[in-house]
Amino acid sequence: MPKVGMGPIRRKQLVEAAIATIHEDGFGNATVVKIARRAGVSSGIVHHYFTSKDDLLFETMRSLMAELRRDAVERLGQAGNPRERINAIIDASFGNTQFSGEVFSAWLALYGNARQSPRLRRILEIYHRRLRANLMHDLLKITGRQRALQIAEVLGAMIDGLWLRFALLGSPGEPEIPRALTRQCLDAQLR
Amino acid sequence: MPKVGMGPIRRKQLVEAAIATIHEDGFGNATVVKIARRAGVSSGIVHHYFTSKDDLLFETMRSLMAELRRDAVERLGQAGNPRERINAIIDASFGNTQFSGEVFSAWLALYGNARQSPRLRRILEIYHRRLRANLMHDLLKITGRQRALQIAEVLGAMIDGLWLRFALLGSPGEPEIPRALTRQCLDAQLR
DNA sequence: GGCTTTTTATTGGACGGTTGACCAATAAAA
DNA sequence: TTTTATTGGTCAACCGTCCAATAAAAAGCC
Repeated sequence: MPKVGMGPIRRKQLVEAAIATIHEDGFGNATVVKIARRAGVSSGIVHHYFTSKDDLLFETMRSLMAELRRDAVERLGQAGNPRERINAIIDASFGNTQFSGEVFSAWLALYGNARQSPRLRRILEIYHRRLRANLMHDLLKITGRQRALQIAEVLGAMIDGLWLRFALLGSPGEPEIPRALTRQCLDAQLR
Repeated sequence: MPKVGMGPIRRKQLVEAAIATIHEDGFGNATVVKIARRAGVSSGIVHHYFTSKDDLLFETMRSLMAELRRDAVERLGQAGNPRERINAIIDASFGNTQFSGEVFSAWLALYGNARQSPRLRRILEIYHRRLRANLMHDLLKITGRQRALQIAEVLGAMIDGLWLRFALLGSPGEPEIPRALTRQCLDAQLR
């Protein structure tokens, strides 16, 4: 069965299994054995492709942000004017890839551990910096610098806050609701 | 040394020690021994005043919401008109008792574990219900029902989102910044 | 008010169970 | 034959829980 070049495949399997296990058992109860079993491999494989359990969990969290970024880049590529681009960012933040129970649980686990881990905190810093930079890039074409900075702050908080509420209270399906609320908030700010 | 009626004192000590330990070592690394040592008592005392470690952690989380509520009730008591009352809710959400690293870490730990624990999720449901009810009570005196519902949703998300960003990225001191942003957002909505 | 008895608070260690890390053995592909 | 992938079990460390022992205060008693 062993073939050459299994690294990327196994790593992806394990990251996905980690997300699923965190969702089901919680971050604290996600053991190496459980993750490996869910991925359909032996427990020893984890330390063959990751230096430690912490390393696997770190890569798992990093993959969350990578997926969000992929979605945002794709939507931005199809957008035209600044207003469309801002809507693209909003839509991606509540994108279908981000709106599932497993992703909710994993992001929340990241939030819950970021303060005690510089590596995890770094992931969130990069996420926030990117979101702000993306919003500013287009807001500056619509309004002045001072106003743009303020609106970027408000929009960023709206996105994070709505996302947090959906993630915590677990409305499962409808990403269009927070999207509409965020757009409405943007309209109110630009008036 | 043992005196009668130590229950409430020890419980409070242990809850505070739990918050401090979660802040320093993370939720996953907060062991019974560490918490007890920080509280200055033996490890056995934990199971004398709490039925289990989970029970202590649950009470710890509950105390977070209790303190927030105390602050809000006090500020609301001093407020006059509806607009002042809404400002009181905003101020309490970013109140001084809530704006410390230890409280940040503990709330984030609550977020990170609520999805896998019905009891913890309950705490957050109550928090959200109260916040919405408080906001609606005063918004209905300012605007119509449909509009009030929408603004309550927006304000709630703004509060949670701004709080989350401060908690995660760790600006320590200045609660006046998110307060002003939330008020500005309310102004924009009411225009 | 002294003295004993009961109750309450507290300690620190023992125990069973679990975990992450590690490794020798195996097997398939190169 | 060498390299790479994989297994499954071992092991030391740690954790939550439980418990017997201790000590101090409160209550009962004459």
